[in-house]
Amino acid sequence: MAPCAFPRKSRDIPAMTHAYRSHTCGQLRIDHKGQDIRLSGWVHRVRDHGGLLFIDLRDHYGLTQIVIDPASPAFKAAEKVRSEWVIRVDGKVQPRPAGTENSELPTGLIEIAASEITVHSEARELPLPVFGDTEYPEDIRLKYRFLDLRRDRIHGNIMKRGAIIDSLRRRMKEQGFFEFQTPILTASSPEGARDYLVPSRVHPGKFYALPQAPQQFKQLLMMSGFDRYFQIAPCFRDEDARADRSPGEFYQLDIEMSFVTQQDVFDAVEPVLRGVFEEFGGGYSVTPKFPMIAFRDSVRWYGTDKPDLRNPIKMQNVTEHFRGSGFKVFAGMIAADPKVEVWAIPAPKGGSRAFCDRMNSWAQQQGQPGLGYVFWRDGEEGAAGPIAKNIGLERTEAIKSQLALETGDAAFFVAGVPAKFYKFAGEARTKVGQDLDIIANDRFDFCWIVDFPMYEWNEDDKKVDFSHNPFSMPQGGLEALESKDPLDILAYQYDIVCNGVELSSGAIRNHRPDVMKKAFEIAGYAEEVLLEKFGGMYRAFQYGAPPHGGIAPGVDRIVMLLCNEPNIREVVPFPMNQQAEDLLMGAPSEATPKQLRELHIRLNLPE
RNA sequence: GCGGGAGUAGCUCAGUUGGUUAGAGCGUCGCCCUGUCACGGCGAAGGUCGCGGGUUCGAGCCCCGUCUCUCGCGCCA
Repeated sequence: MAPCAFPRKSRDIPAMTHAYRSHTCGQLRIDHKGQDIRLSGWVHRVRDHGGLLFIDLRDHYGLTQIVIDPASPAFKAAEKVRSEWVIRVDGKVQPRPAGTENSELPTGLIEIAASEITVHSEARELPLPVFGDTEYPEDIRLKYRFLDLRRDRIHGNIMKRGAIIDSLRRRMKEQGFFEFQTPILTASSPEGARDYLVPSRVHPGKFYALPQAPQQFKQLLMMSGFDRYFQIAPCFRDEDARADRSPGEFYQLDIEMSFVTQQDVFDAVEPVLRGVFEEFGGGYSVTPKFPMIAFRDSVRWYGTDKPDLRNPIKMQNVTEHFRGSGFKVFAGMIAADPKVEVWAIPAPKGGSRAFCDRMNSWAQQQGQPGLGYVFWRDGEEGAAGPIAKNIGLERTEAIKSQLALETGDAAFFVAGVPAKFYKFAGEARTKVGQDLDIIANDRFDFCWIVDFPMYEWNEDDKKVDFSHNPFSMPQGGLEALESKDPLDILAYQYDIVCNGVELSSGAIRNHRPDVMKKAFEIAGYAEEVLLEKFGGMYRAFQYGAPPHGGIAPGVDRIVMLLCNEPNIREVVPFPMNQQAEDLLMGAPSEATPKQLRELHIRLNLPE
């Protein structure tokens, strides 16, 4: 695990006469010996020796050991305290007796000899111990989030989150970006995700929507003549959760720039992300110059548009080696359909029957017919495995040479129409990498995925759809839209990916009303739709729109990566559960009849 | 909406092929303990085995249904 604990600097609280504390629990050192001090905090742990009693007192800043002698007037109170009570301790700083120092604690050379203990507040028996690092069920953690957040790891994560956001802001401002606020109550927009709606009291039957992203506002700011926009922007989408996706709401580092090419956006964003990952990445190496990978290549090489480049495996097309070969299954498929390809997944050091068989049965568990393979082992001429026998030495040698493999290695094969199998091939690539333990886990490997297709074929509706953002500028502009097959048109649309996590999507926007009209027409939308759905922005395009583009990296995912947490709830202070409920606040909740009346809403609940 | 996993004490978990009174650690409560930092020792309380039904002489365990949590798919431009 990457280091997550976030260092907390103690504040100076000078006066012993302060009602609660003269110092924090992370502050006192050997230099303070002999001083009379006052601390307030939570009882982290009590060790009662009968004749001598220790209390670990904890606050945001750290832990200090309190020692109470039976002769002390504080002893009676100390015997009563329990975990997570909040107390105030008056006492004297003293060096710990020789041999009892605790080198794991910054305050471990000293302790406080208590003279008085005052209880600020007691705690009931805990549903969730703060002490220790056991895993607890999500629902209890969320219901008692205030206890959960006292625990060291998540407390550190939340502090680190704040520091990362500070750093992002600072780096953006250094590059001449200016932070704006955009409306939270706005209009519904058919941008893809389901909207959260807010009923209007003043306008019966009408609704605001919470923004899925400030997309149109940031573009409007560019058309309003502001040059470089950013915002740590809350975004709302009513879609189901995943481990790396909060239900309901999340934050983006939303960015937009005027008079820029795609490369200008990359040049602006790359140093911000690299800087933040170097600053908070716990010494992991960060890609010095983010490579650009075309969407099409990413799918061919990695089986996904969000490749984890820490995995060195790159797939290759080996169709020709199987065409007309003795391995009839593949040869037959290739002969029957010109779209069929065979892809190879090289598996360095995977050359054993045990490993290859394990991969094969894994593939079957995934609902695949199996996973063909050949492997090369010591003291054996040519390759081993059933396929090798069928296609013969010459072809296996050609495959070995193309994939640059050696004795002791293996190659797995997936065959079919790539559009149908690439996803599985990507999973197999990941599985091979994981099982062979060749994924570098001490790096942040970034890349840009570029040249996304502008349109895709919607098989259900038998029509052409926008494949990503309808506001993206098609490569080749109006001419491409008018002359090319829509499915061949690429867009100035890009993603940034780190360690297999999609951090962000972005695009150079379409700022030309004529091009936009045509682009929507191809997707089957008349100009009226454009006017109705995107009226404000479409109007703005008519009055002098600068070429512009941007991107919006997901803040929560950046923090997840930097805290090395697999679940987004570990880096969000008050997350909702998978069902989009806030178990602490009890949201969502029913509205009163009065509220509903004011909003002109009558419920029509499911049976 | 669909599929996988889980649900036993306040918390983390064990519980054999279906067989006596369902166990352990932590926590709680009581007693003992002057150098601990996962303190230690002795004792006690604490259970609708998620819920409902079924099979059986007998169910924590088997079957059916259902609820909750979680992971994934769909969904998320």
